This record gives sequence, structure tokens and C-alpha cells, in this order.
Amino acid sequence: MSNKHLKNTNPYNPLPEDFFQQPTLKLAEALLGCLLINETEEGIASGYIVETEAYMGPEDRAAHSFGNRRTKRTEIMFSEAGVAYTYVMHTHCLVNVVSGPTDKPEAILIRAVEPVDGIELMKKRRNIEIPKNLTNGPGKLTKALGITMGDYGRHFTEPPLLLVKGITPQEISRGKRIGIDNSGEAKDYPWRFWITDNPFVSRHRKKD
DNA sequence: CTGACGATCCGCT
DNA sequence: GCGGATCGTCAGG
Repeated sequence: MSNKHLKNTNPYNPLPEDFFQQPTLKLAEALLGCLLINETEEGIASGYIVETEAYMGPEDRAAHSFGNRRTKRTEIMFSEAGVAYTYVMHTHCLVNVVSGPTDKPEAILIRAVEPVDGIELMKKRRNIEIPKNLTNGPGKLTKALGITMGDYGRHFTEPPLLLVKGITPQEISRGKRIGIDNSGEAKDYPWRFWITDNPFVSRHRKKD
């Protein structure tokens, strides 16, 4: 990948080899501040991850892999950590980082990023001008970065979809996940993480 | 084949 | 805060 036109991400600092091997809840926190990059024919776009949610597999009623549910869609969750699990929600594509050991179907949903490179491209893709609204939601950031179902199963350790070292969050907050109200007790688990006070976090709950 | 269901977004109140 | 849009996936007949 050419770094020529990147103003904030040159050079890339690769993540340590074992970065994706840590336990899912730790990884969900460690992903905050990492730079998510995607390269397409249209160009390069990237953003710092500012909000994540952990989905803990068989015991988590909110997870697609609850009860070890294994279908064509969830299959990739059963593979090695560090690959992309993309799926379509209504009209939007959402992206997860697969985590946990092989055959343990855990994943981390990327809920929001802070735009870094390719902001003009993001505006064009999202068809809006306001920077704050470009990537402050899981469906918004995939559209802004050009992430699609074609990225299903790709490794985050190599282009075109890449995760590299970014910034170190000053403070991290933790609370309940969003949009899973029909999942029994699982809806109250504090498995959502975000960079405290970051303006690109998708939304705030009254009670966390 | 059919229908039910969302890990959402957007516009409007 | 609320409701409609809108569509791929999955399970059941």
C-alpha cells in the first residue's frame, strides 16, 4: 500500500503478533485507539476506533453465535482471531473483529471511529458534509470506509483491510450494549467500551 | 417458497 | 423519543 498521500498515518506501526490473542473483553478495550484502515479503488480511508462491543459466543444471548449457532453467516466467528466478520443489518453492513480461540465464536463489533484519513472520500460516500456524523455508528463507519460483505473473512493484519497501532486513549468508559433489548439478562452485561467523552461515540445511554 | 426478525439509520415530533 | 424503511438470513412447511 502506498503511504504517499497519508498525512496522519505515516509510517504505520503494526500491531504486535499476539495482539488478537488476548481475551475478548481485553481485546475489546485494547482496540480503542487503534487505527482502522481500508483501501479500495476509490482511495484510502481510516479512523481511530473509539467504541466497541464484545459478543461472547455460546453463552451470550445477544450474540449471533449464541448456543454455538453455526450457519453460513456465523461460520467465520469460529475461525482464528483477527479476521473480519461482516454482516448485513437492514440496509447496512456492520463489521466485527473475530476474537477468542479457534472454535470459540466470539467477536467484537466496531461501533464508531474517529475519521483520520480520506475525510473527503467519506463525505462523498456518506453524501453528507458534517464530519461529526460520518462515522459515529456501526453502519455509518462501514459506509464511510467502504467496508462491505466482500471483506468477510479478511485478515486485519494485511491490506486492504488493516488494523494498526494508533493513539492511546486517555480514559476508557464501560457500560451496557446498545440495541439488544430482546436478549434477556444479556442486555445488561457491561460489554460496551468507548473512549470517554470522545465526540464520535455513537450515542450515550442515560444509564450505563 | 414464505414469513419473521433484527448488534441500524434517518427524519420528524 | 418514535416509527418506518428495507433486505439478507434463517427456519419451517
